[in-house]
Amino acid sequence: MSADRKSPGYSRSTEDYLKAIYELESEGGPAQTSAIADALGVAPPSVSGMVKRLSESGLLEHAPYRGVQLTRAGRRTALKMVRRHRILETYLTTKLGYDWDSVHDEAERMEHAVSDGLIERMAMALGYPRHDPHGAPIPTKDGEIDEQEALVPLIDVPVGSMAELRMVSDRDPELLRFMASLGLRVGVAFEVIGRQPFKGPTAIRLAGQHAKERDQVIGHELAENLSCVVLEGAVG
Amino acid sequence: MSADRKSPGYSRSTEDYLKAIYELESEGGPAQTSAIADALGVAPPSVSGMVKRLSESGLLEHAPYRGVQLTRAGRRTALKMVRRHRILETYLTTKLGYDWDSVHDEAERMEHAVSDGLIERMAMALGYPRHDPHGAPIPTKDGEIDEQEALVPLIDVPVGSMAELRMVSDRDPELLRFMASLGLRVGVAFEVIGRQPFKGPTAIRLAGQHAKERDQVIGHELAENLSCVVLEGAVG
DNA sequence: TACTAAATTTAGGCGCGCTTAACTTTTTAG
DNA sequence: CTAAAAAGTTAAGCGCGCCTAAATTTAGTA
Ligand SMILES: [Mn+2]
Ligand SMILES: [Mn+2]
Ligand SMILES: [Mn+2]
Ligand SMILES: [Mn+2]
Repeated sequence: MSADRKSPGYSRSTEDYLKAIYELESEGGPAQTSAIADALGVAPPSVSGMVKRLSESGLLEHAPYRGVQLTRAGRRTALKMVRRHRILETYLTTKLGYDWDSVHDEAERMEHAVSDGLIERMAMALGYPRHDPHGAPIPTKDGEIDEQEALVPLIDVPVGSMAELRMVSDRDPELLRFMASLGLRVGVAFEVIGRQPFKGPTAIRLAGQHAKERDQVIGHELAENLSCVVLEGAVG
Repeated sequence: MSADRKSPGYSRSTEDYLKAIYELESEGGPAQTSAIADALGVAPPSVSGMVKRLSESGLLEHAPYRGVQLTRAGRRTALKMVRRHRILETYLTTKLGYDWDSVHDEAERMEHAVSDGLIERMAMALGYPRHDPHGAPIPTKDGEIDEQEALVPLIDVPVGSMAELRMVSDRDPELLRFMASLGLRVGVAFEVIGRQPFKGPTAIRLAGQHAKERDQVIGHELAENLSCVVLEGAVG
């Protein structure tokens, strides 16, 4: 019963840098300075400075002018923050009536203020959920995270296929509100019934819906953000 | 629907200073530098420096060498923090199974990270409680706080009186755990059946308890911390 | 290969919130 | 009333995390 001190007790900035770097790394290759700056809304020199401190603390390794990679310790902390963030988002929507478009900002602040114990109590109250409200997998307490089965952005799902919406970015509340207004939620199944070229819209038909809301036209930018699993069939 | 930005967005330190000063002021007179330093666990010169910044921001007034007083704006923010702290403590005990001795530290950090909206959702989920788990009154959203009816520390409750425990400091987890082990909770009624002089213990008899746990002997320091209301009777 | 554009790092600086050491003011005791 | 003790402030300095401007490195193109 002693693992509950906020361990070394990193600052909010440190935790956010590690989490952002983790997410950038999981898109392949080392995280670059400007991408980190972009993700955190700071200027590139701020990142250079912070990267120096973090690598001196052994949380990441820096190949100058090339990018940055988390060490084992850095990844451990990053995954802890990802778990916190996603448990918090799930708790707020499930237990306190938040909409899925408004939980991100709240979680972004709270993740740095709560104890391990509170996160575990929330997880228990939720029945140890595997996914957050946007479909993202929740790492376990020990830092294990489900490999995503091959998810495909809606723009790449072939016309004629059946697919299911599995995940969407939680970063744009406007987009999430719009999705909700279309009846698009994680878990919904649909058929891709058409797509126009030149970044045109994708047309889908939702499974098990009333006639009025069954067919939807999804713009290109939105379709890029919808991660789906293809269920069957394909047309070249 | 626009009053939800964390208003001017004060820092954690600022919010803790204002809250501590509010609590010191409510014990009468202006808050003194060393008392503030003591409450926050910082050195006195740190307080001098912070007091300068806070008075330049219009949150308090400083009479050099005399002490500080909250302005209207300072008091408003302080009461907001007190509300947050007490709602959080109540939520954690009621909804997440925390014991009353472990909520303070968690609330002390979370109070700076949550939004107004989350506090109101918690308050609603709790049915707008008037008191926190330690018996302290919870200010309303508009900053109204119940005047405490005259509370008396147990050491001043006359032998022979009936009294009820109404409030206890939330700052010492050890003390709270010990109280729980004696069956002493907010709301419990008892008769004062004896008291020894020279800072000796006070003996009480709890109402409606089984024989074995009915009579308790309370040491002087603990008795100082128990705020009671006297119900009837008095013996010089 | 040579030059340019883009990305990154270095230099210099700022506010916050904290420290210790030294100095000043106020309070208390004799 | 005066001298010592206590309380408070000022001075100097530090790490964090951010900024802009300037220098450097890398990548891309003619
Ligand atoms: Mn999120
Ligand atoms: Mn965050
Ligand atoms: Mn408390
Ligand atoms: Mn606090």
